[in-house]
This record gives sequence, structure tokens and C-alpha cells, in this order.
Amino acid sequence: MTEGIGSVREGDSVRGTGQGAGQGAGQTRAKRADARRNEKALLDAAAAVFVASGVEAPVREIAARAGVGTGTIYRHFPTRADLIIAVFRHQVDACAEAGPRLLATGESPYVALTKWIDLFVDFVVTKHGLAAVLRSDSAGMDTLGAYFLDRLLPVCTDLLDAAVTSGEIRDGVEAYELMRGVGNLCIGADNDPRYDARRLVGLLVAGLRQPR
Amino acid sequence: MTEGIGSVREGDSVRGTGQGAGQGAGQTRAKRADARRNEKALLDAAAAVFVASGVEAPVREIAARAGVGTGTIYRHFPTRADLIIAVFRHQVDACAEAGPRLLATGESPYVALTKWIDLFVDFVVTKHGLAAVLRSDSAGMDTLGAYFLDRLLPVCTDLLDAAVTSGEIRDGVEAYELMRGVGNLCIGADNDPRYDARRLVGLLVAGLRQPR
Amino acid sequence: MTEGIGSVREGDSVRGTGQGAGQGAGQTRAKRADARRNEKALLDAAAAVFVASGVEAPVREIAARAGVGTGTIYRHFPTRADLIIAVFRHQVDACAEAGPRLLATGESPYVALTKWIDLFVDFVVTKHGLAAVLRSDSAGMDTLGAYFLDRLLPVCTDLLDAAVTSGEIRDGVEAYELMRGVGNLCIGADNDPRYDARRLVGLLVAGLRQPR
Amino acid sequence: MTEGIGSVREGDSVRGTGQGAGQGAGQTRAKRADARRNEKALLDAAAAVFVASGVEAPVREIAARAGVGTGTIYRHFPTRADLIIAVFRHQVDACAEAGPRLLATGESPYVALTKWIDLFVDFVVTKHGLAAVLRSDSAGMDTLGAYFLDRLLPVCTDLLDAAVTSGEIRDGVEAYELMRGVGNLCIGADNDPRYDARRLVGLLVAGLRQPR
DNA sequence: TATGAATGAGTGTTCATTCAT
DNA sequence: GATGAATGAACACTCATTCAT
Repeated sequence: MTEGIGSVREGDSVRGTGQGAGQGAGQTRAKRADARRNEKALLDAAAAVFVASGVEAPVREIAARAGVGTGTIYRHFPTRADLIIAVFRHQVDACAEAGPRLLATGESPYVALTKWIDLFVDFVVTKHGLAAVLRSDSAGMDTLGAYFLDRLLPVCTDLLDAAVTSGEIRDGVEAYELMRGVGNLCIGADNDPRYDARRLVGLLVAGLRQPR
Repeated sequence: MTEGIGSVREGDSVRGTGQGAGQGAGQTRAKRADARRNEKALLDAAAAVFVASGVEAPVREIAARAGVGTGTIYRHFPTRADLIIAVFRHQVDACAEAGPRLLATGESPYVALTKWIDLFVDFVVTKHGLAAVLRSDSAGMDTLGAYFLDRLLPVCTDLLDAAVTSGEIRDGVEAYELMRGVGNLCIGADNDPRYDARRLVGLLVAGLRQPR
Repeated sequence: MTEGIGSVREGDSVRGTGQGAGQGAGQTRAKRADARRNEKALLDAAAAVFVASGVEAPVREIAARAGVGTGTIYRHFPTRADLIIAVFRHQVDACAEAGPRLLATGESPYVALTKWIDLFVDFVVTKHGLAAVLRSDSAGMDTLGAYFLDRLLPVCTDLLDAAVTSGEIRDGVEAYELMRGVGNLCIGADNDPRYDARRLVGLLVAGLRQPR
Repeated sequence: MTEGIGSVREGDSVRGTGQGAGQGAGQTRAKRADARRNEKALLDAAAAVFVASGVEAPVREIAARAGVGTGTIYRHFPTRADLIIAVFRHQVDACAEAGPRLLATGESPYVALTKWIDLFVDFVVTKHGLAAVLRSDSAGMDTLGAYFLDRLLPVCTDLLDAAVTSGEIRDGVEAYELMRGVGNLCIGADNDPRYDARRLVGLLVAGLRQPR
């Protein structure tokens, strides 16, 4: 990511309570502050635990780290996928938004594609086990993959199309497949000093240039 | 694999009990035969279950399928990795042996490398969940990766070196990294019709050709 | 019940806050009105939920339906039994009052008894799970049974005594036992098309007629 | 019950392993003895706990009482209904078998019916909470009711038919309804000194005699 | 040696109840 | 007073692993 987001910002609930302005003394605000503080703690804790023990870490572990009861987690994030999504929401969003920006730079579409994918790899690689869980077929985890895909696929498609149009890369590779492939290459990239996901992704993208 | 290995041959224990000849009628001999038969059944059952439910299938399921008790499995294969290794031993061996053969064909080293990797991909992709478990950091599963690597890395290195020497591919990519990458690309390739691991691996290998 | 009581009237708190008149504009008065309105909503919601999910429905469900917080429920009705009693108070009262009325009709006491019990059965059978909870020995639920009994037992006793006196039924059956029995026969009467509580209760009451 | 069955006999598994004769030294026998001993302990413990805490008592409580792990319970009785059925199997069987016997006595069918129902009441009343759970609509508990019904309904039907044929009782009451009713009357009969289920059931059956 | 019964830690999930706001 | 967020005990259920027979 362009901006190094280490911790999670407040208000990152899955349910985007997009009530932008106005911080009047509305009576409902009171609890909201409390809850929001808690949700923040939860997301931070989850992020930390995800790094330490992977995104499939026991609910209890996350709760303990956040200093809350397990019920609190279920209140805020009914599903594990909800929690994961909330934790990574900003990064995914940032990544999605970076696509058009890169395309508008004036650089060649292929270069934009390359840089965008680097961004994606940076994001995924640093999240222990995220890449793996994106592939997990555990029930409910599909929601997670769906979210990522929904958000990023259109962006990737645009980049890909542009690069095809500019004649820089071959035709015939779907964004879905590419992103899955890149995601897969990121698995296990942390804690393995002999494995550099970025380099391999570089090869993969380089492979796109090959003429038929 | 060149040869379609459907079932597992006898005597495929991890601990190569290489006591080939001699089948006297001593009672110990008899037991030996019994045990070997059992191990055979076990490996066949495990192979079948691995295909059906993945390599992380419950021990009981395998035991049931083999018609033995769970204890028997633990006796023969103390660790799950041991079992997996035993099940796939032949394929890994066949794959390892195919490397030099391909190199000796007279084809260009790059073509040989390509074909060899195709072989590997064919093997891995058809084993439900194998690719994933090769990356799993569950305790003990590292043994599994180690085995695969021990066996295949030298072969891959030779192919890679030859292709570098022949000037067909760029330098600087380790066999370890390449194999891990290819393995990763195979994850989730079954049961996802929109994802073709072979094509992506093709791109990856094509990427190697790029000049620096 | 004779009168179809669908909703609950205001002021039906367990603790009969019998402060009838006077609605000065003092702030405490205002609150009172507020609270009463709230209690009313609560009782209606509870009645609805009891029908839909039984009298053991989660507190949250009732609170949600009433549009109040769970805490509010606990404030008004410290115990679940209190809530149930409040919800059914009117019906129980109506039933209690119907006894003397029936007895005064001029019909034979036995007929009056029969009709009264029919009334009771109608009431209980239509309250999903009420009969069952009347028998539940969950802590605190005894209060509930006690309330029903306190209210209805004297009435039943009178009817019974009259019928004994008139020589229509045998002696020796207590009102307590009879009411418990009738209540029991009502359990599970809804959602079981093959089970008609009224018919069985009819048999039971008919049995009373038998000479010793 | 005729025979006062206090504890549970061995081999009362749900899955009637009806391999009657032959207690040779078959190799499979060995464990069986162990397991059977355990199952016996389990059933006794369950019976005790059912009395103490009802048939919905926590699995752990039963396991603890039996001195086994919870897994053991699940091994023997996958479902709670299985366990309950196993616990009460003998009594249900004995009750079922008593029906024809009573009918063959030479007594009038009505008397036979009365005695049979007394038997049933004796059985149910002494099992704390059994009657209640027979009415529970908790998922899976229907199996339990089904078992009781399957076993006892035919018997009851025969008795009922006979009494109708002999002209002793009125027509038009199904065995299903009658048994449900009797079962219901047994709810809460223990621990309530003022409630005598037998007497009420007597009234119910007496009610059958009434001419239309 | 083989068996498979027993174990029990581990996990997700629900819900009554309390209490800070 | 009202709110509803937080709590955490309670429970069912799974499965890897051990060990008596």
C-alpha cells in the first residue's frame, strides 16, 4: 500500500454506517463512542492475532487479546469473514482505488498493471495466512473471497484490458485467474526467506508479455 | 506422470524396509507378509480418501476405508506427513526420474524444463489439497515439504542450470523458489473451473525467458 | 375467553401501580406516562413473541419487537415469570371472574364446571408453550404457576364443591389436581393435528361423573 | 412394570447386536467386553442423571457420573435420543409385551386396558422429565417420541379395539391421542405431592366408559 | 501386532444478566 | 429511566492420539 497502514482506523465496521457529518450530542452517540472504541480494539487485536496465528485463529484468542468477551466479537462481527473483511477493508479499498490512479499517470498500461499488482502483493504478503484463507473452502470463507474479488476484479480487468489494447500483453488471461494466481503465489511468502513472492509474481506478469 | 499410477505398490513404507528376498515359513515372516498387506491396503485407502476428502481427512475415515483400526495407521505412519509421503512416493519418484530423462532427449533444456514442470503440475493438481498442505505450517507438515524438496530440488536445479547455460532463460531464479511457486499456483485448481493452474504456470515459466 | 383479548391494556404491570387519577404536568408525571407507554409496548410485543416463539423466547427477541432495550424489560419485569404473568393477567382474571358467573346462571353446577374448564382450555391451548412452562421446574417459573393457581384455584374449588354438593360428580378430587391435569393435557396441543386437548379434557371431566 | 427394573442390564445398546449364541474366544470379543462394561456404566449413569436432572441434562454431567469422557458417550449414542431410548428400552419393551398378556388373561378388555395403562403410568411417572421430553419439540427429540409410539401404539390400539368391541368403552378415541394424553398427565407427577397422575389417568380412562 | 474404545482438550456459539453511558 | 454493549458461563460436538485387550 502507498500509505503504510499498520493499525486499523476507527469506525471500520463491516456495516459502513456512512453517516458522515454532524457530531451533535445525539443521545445515541453516547454508546456509539463506547462501542466504537471497543470495535477499534477488536480490529487491532484481530489484526495482531491474524499475523501471529493466522486468520483462522480461535475466537477466544482474539477476544482475550482485545480484552473483551467472546460475545462482543460475535456482536460486532457475526461471521469470521466479517471480521477479516473489516480488518482488511482499508487496504483492499486503497488497493482498489490505486488502480485507476495508476492508469491515469501517463505511464504505459503494462507498467501500471505491474505497479498495481506489486501493491496487491505487498498487501497480501504481509498478512500472515491471508492468501491461504482466500483459498480456503471452509464454509463461510467464500464470503471473504467474494469480497476481495468484488472489489478488486473490476480494477484488475480495466488494467488488463488497457494493457491488451496497448498491445503490451497477450490476450486471453482473465483478471480472475490472474488475481487468483498472484494471490496463490503469495502463500507462505512470509517466514520463508528463500521464497520471494514478488519475484515470482514478476515472472508471471512478465510471462504475459510473451507473444503467442 | 507418464505412467498412470492409480494404486500404490506394496512395501511403500516410509522407512524403506528393504529386506527384499526370502519368504521362509517362519512365523515372523508370516507377520511380515501380513503387515505388508496391511500397509498396502492402508496406502490405497489413504490415496482414495485423499482424493475424496483432501489430505487433511480425519484419520478415522482412512482407517475405516482401509478396514483397519486407527492404531494401525499410527503404527505404520507415526505422522500424517509420513502417510502422505508414502502415498505419493511413487509419483514423486517417477517425477524425479523423469527429469534426467527429459534432459537427455536432445530437446532444448528449456523445453525439457517446461515438460518436466508440466509433469509436476499434473501430479500435484490431481491430488486434492496436496498443494495446499505442502504450504501448511501445521506442525509436522514441514516434513512433507522437505521430502518433496529433497527429492525434486536437485532435478529441478539441473534442468534450470541447463536452461541457463543454453542461454534460454535468465539467471537468478532458484529451483526452490520456482518449485514453491509452481506448487502454490496449483492450490485450489481443482473445483474452480475459472482457474487453470497449467496456464498460469505456463506464464510463469514463460516469464523466465525474458531477458533481464 | 369470552371476550377476545388480542392486545394488552395499559397499566398491566405485575406490581399494580394503582395510582389511578391525576395527570399533573410535573416531570415525574411525564415519566410515568412514558414508562406506562413503554410497558404497554412491552406487553404487546411479549404477547406476540410468545405466540410466535413460545414463552421461552429469548429476551432479546421480545426487546427487539418492542423496540426497547433488554434492560428495560428487566426493569419492568425482573423475572420472566413476571412478564408472563403480566402478559396473561387479563385472561387469567377474565377466567377467574367467569367462574362465579357461570355458577349463577342457573345451569347445573356440573355444566358450569364443564364450561369453565372449556374456557380455561381455550385460553391455555392458544398460548404456545404456556402449558408446558406452567410445568417447567426452571428456577423462578414456579412463581408463574403459583400465580395461576392463586387466582384460579378458589374458583375451581367452588365449582367443584357445587358439583359435588349437587351430587353430579364424585368426591375426592382436589381442584389443584384437576387444574394441573387439565393444564397438562393442553401441552403440545398446538402443532399436533392428531391430538385434541379439548376432547381429552372432556373425557377427564366425564370421568368425574363416574360413581365410585 | 411388573418386574421392578431399577438398573439397566448389559448389552442394551440401541443397535441391537443380536448375535445370540456362541461365546467362543473370538478375537473381537475381547474389546466388546470392555466396551460393554462401559456402556453399562454409561446407561446406569444416564439413568441416574436423568432422574436427578432430567433427560436434558448436560452431556458432561452424564459423562462425569459415568467416569468416562464425553467422547465415549457420543461413540455409544450418537444422539441424545439414542441414549434415552437405550436407557428406557427395557421398560418400553416390557410394557409393550404386557399388553397382549393382559388381554389374554380372560379379564374383560376394559380391565386389561386399565391395567396396561397403569403399567405405562408407573413407568413414565418414575422417570423424571421423561414425559416432558416426550413432548419436547427440540430437534432430534422427535426420534424419541417416535420410538415410544412405534413400540406402544399397536399394543394400545389392540386393547382399545378390544374394549370397544366388547362394548365397554365408547368409540372414537385414537390410541395415539390417548397415549399422548396419559403421557401428558404424567408430567411433573414426581416432586409434586398434591398431584397424583394415577388418579387423573384413572378419571380419563373412566371417562371412556361414558356412553356417547 | 492389530484393534478400536476411551480420552479430553479445543472450538464455535448462544443468551441471560449486568452496568456504564 | 432507558439503552444496548459487554460479559462469560454453559453447552454440544469433533478428532488426534493413546493404550488396554
